[in-house]
Amino acid sequence: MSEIVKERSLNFIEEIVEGDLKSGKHSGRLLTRFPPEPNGYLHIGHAKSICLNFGLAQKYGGGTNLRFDDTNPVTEDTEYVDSIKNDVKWLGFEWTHEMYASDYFDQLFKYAKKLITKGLAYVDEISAEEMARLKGTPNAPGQPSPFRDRSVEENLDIFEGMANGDFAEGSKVLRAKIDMSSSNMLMRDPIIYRIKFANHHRTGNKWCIYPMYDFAHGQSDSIEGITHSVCTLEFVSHRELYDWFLEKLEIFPSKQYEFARLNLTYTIMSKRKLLQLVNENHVNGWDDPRLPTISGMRRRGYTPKSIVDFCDRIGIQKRDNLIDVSLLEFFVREDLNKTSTRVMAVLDPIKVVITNMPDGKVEPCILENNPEEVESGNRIVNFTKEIFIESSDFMEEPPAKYFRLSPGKMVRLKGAYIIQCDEVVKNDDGTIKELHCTYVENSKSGNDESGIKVKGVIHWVSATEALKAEIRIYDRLFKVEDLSNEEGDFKDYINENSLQVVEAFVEPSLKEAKIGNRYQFMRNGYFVPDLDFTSEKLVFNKTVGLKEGFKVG
RNA sequence: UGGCUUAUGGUGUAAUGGUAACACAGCGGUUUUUGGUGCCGUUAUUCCAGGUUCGAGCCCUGGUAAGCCAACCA
Repeated sequence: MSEIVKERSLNFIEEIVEGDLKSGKHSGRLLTRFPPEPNGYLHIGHAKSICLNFGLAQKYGGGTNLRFDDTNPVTEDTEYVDSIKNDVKWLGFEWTHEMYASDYFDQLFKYAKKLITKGLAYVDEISAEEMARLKGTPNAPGQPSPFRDRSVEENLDIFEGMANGDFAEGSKVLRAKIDMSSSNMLMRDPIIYRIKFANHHRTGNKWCIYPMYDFAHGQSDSIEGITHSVCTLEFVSHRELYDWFLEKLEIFPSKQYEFARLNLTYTIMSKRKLLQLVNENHVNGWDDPRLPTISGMRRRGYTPKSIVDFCDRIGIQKRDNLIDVSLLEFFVREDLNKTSTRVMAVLDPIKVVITNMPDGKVEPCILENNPEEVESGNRIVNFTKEIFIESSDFMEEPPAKYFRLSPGKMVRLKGAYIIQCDEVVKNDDGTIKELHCTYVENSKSGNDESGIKVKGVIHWVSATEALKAEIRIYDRLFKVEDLSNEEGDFKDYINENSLQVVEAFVEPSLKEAKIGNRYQFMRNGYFVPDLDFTSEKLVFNKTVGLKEGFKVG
């Protein structure tokens, strides 16, 4: 009896690819590309695109180029190039070729002249305002510029002059000559080259004219022989132009397909807005763990696997979507539950004194490193007369079904003994100073002869052996689920309590923690050493909490 | 007063003319020396109106709603 494995259904792009492969288009060749502009850091939305493009190539035996869409020198920088390469690699993907749109500036310049020669492009020199006015609106057709019918020779001559730096920035542009009354605004003689006296991160000062996106992207695809050029939905109306250029230029006909970008609840995915948060110090840099950037998520403790699994699950579609961040959290918990080392840490301590334990006595206890993975072994944690427990694990007047510690009641200390609370010692102001408890000597974990059954098990650390650590706890960056529904400035909705820093006590083994290690602080959540971690100053980030079954209050 | 794109539980994704399913979230139970994990169960879905068909979430027509398009950004 063979097991029936239900084949996962194809998304619409996979269907197109399979169709093309089946029909022998491009002789069965498949080449995709991931084309970031190096003007910001990658975010989880880019991860969706990366997984799609690289995933297609992996699945169907093709390749994927990493191509930097660097046609606007004023916003682009090598810092971004480096971060992007690092993030793609960290996610686990390898590109076929590393390319830059700027590698094609010479070719693109020739293409522009070819268009001019064919009478399909002209130099315009009306003002930007005038050009906008003549463009019309989606409801009204545009009007031709007075410069629309210059001769080929004159256009060629002035365009060369533009490239030579003969004209001021903004004084002239090269436009494609298409149709000023098209219902597609992009076909109303789009600008294809503009003058910018700016230093480019790769070509330096070689050029003072730069192609626009529409005159670079499709041609770059074509030059590289990209078979399937996948982009997001806002480019749907660009497709007509994309096809027009490749057809008029008579070059390899790459095809563009569009899918919906990812939106996540309680955050933003716009590079422009992310840049604003970084520049205006609402967060601490592009890798702030509260940000949905790949570098932020990495610092926060997300694993590549959790991100890839998430992207796989959300699918590829053409409708706008807003995905609940809890789905992302599910995948990171799923991964971390299987792989993270269990340790004990007390984030909000109360002291407990074990009154029937001799001063200075140290009782080694054996704790499992990871119950989900037996081979991970055990470690020793010392139990001492004075310990800390979580303040939420004690209540003087407990509600019903409270399984933790309260006056006269017993709990199990994880991996150690059962204790009973005998006395609550208070400060002058009425707050709790410490708890006096007795431990049941024959109740040690693994060797329990007490016969006592307790419902609650709590974590603890030795007050004499525990280490201090700084713990950074993150909450959602924005107060509202769907920013697109809100009026006004998105920054009005920032959650000002999204970062909480607490001083905690952690078990001594954490002194040896290394960046990249992942821990479960038992009954608390998943934590990782922050980039600021040193063995002198322990700093941990909370990745995500455990699911909570019982909530007090 | 245009063009393009899209509409399936709370969220996301399937079902490719033949019993509307899966995951997350929620709720309940069970196991458990993590109120975690695991396991079991459960609530809830085809935008509207017509039409074609033995049969429509799927095809057709007409509505409605949402998103995108008037940057020398990508």
